[in-house]
Amino acid sequence: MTQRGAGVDLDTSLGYLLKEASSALRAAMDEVLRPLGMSVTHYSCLELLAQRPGLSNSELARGAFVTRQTMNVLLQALEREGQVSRPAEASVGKVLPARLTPLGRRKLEKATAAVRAVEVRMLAGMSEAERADAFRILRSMIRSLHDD
Amino acid sequence: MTQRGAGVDLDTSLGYLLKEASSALRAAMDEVLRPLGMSVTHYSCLELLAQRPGLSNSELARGAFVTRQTMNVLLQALEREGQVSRPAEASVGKVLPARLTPLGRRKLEKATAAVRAVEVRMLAGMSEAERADAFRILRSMIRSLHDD
DNA sequence: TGCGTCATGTCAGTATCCTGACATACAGTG
DNA sequence: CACTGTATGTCAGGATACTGACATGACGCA
Repeated sequence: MTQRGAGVDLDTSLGYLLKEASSALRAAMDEVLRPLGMSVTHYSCLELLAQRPGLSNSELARGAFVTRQTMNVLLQALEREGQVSRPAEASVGKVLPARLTPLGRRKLEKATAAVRAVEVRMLAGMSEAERADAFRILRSMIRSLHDD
Repeated sequence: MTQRGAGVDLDTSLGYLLKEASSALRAAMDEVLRPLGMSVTHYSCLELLAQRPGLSNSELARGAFVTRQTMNVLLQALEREGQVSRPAEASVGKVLPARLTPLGRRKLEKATAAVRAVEVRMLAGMSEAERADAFRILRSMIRSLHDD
């Protein structure tokens, strides 16, 4: 029985716990990325481009869980700094495929190592079975939230 | 063996999945709270005060996973709108215990129902055992991330 | 061919949250 | 008592991400 009839008990709410875990992860990533002059979204963008070269602005936005407007200003900054390159005009439609430059790849290398250390720390003390459970459970939550 | 030696494979990364789940939850909450004129942090603040009356600004900030500066401007706005009340001066130290006003309680009621519906939807299709697993696993991640 | 729908890139304005900084209050220690 | 460390409330400025809006190109369909 919960504390009150209509309440969302914070101490037992999985939603609250999910937010707490996400907040802790974001803080930990911020901490290691800041010395490298990168934000979490900045890193996400570079990592996405490393694994799937040629992604468009909108696709990157969806992959980093921000709006395409937000990703656009970030991409423009990264282009200006020479970490990312995009063709001047689209070969088909309006889609501009983005790619990492050598500079972008170098910046990503250090960031990836730092971020991976954070993920390893987060998973410390969890068995292989628990990690598999976590994967399945999170996937289930995401799917359930996405259908209205 | 992972895709590349030093890579963080997005398709299998629990950190990435955690971010995706959190993003989906936040979006779903935003969607139901917006018609009520509330943000997620706004709701969190009211819910915290309902369950633990007399919480201070700093305590509310920690509970809502924002900085105390952010919570402070929110509290000032909520005070101005008459949803929350704080004493003019502290009885001890600088701590100002906050409380919900009747108006705040009414605003919270509708929001709680909406948010609970989202959480129910998120948990749809999960067994009781899976929910217990999720709780334990998320707690483990949080604990691991918090010790440097 | 023309039309409606959808996705995209981009600009502008706004909301939200953060870091930095300061003054203050309490607790522990010498 | 004075000193140090820690926690609080608050102000100011800047970073980040959002909503709203527009023009454009691709696609399906009549």
